[in-house]
Amino acid sequence: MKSETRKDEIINTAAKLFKDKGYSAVTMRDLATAMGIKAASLYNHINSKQDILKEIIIDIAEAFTNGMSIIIASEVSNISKLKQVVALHVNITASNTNGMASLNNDWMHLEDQLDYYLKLRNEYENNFLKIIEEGISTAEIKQTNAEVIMFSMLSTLRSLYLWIPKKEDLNADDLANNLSEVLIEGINV
Amino acid sequence: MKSETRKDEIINTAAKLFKDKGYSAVTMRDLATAMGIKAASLYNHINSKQDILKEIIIDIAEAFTNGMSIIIASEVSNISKLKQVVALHVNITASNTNGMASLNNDWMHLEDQLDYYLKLRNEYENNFLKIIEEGISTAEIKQTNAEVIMFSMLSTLRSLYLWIPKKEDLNADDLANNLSEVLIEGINV
DNA sequence: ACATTTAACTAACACTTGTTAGTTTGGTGA
DNA sequence: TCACCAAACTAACAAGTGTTAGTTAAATGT
Repeated sequence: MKSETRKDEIINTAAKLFKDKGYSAVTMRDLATAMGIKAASLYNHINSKQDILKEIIIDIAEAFTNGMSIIIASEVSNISKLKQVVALHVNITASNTNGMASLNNDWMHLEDQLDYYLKLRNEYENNFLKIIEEGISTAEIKQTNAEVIMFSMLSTLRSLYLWIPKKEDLNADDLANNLSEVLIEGINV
Repeated sequence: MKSETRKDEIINTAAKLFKDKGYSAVTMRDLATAMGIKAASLYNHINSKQDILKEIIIDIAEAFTNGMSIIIASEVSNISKLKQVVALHVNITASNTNGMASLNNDWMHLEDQLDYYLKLRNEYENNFLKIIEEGISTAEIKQTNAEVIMFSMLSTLRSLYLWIPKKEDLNADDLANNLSEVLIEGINV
């Protein structure tokens, strides 16, 4: 149970500010004020503004990649896999709503790590699509455009960061079940 | 068929740039370069950077408000109303993808018009929710959490701006029908 | 008691930001 | 031909940007 380092505090505070105004509109002086220190002092803990963004986004992106590879490998129905994907999004988002805002809205401001991020995202979406396509071919899922289904599900799941903080009495399992019902049982045969 | 004014060209070019990098990350010099002129020349046509954002967003927001009030007033089933809402989003988004990006991602950078925008958005969401709740009470829609349904639908519809440009051979009616099927027939009893 | 570490500070830098003022250019209607 | 006008230009501004250098003060480990 290692306690939060000063660097972590800065990154978490930054994520909160980035959520409200976006990466570009938050200055190092804004961040310093929110921390109660001067801008120059931030550099005792972090290398650059860019580096903060990288740390916020890449950690989460890798969590999605890892979660997806476990789901892909599991020997269950494709509908079950989709439910696991929903739960994966709910859990990651619930544990880091602010960071999810940056991942969704500020990924294009990654510089060195942009290609890596896009690679992870593409692989994730390909795996997601493959689950749906297999579900269609095994008649678990209605014969509809697989891309439309993925687009619809992913849009909802990517917006969770806006919605979860409003439900202060959140039960992650309940939400995941509720969402799965709305998102999946509709496509169920 | 009034032709596009220079001001319109600037606003449309700005919307394109805002879509890629966000309002805050686009400078007046970026915009000028994209127009092939110098930054100071922009001010012969527009009042301020802020004003460009306002013109992009408020126009679209009012189009949604107007569309919704027509739907609300129509004497059809609630399911039909939801289908009309889907079509409304598809049509507005297809006719102004770039502007929709600003509306979704940069509304918080509105200054004078922020309150007005939020008022329109709240009214819109209240009307949306009311359709769903009435659909549930008349047993047109499954007995589920109305907010979860709205959240899911609205998330998908708000993400259309990312998706529509990728389908170059887009037929708006087909997409609206496809989406309605995925989004609505799932909730249908 | 002393060396080390952590985390803050002040001061300054080179550059970028949105915007204004005043001027020039090329075309259009009288 | 001449006045007009839209639309570009150059030059400059004050404020704000991320970041570096060098210093100080308090806590910690030996």
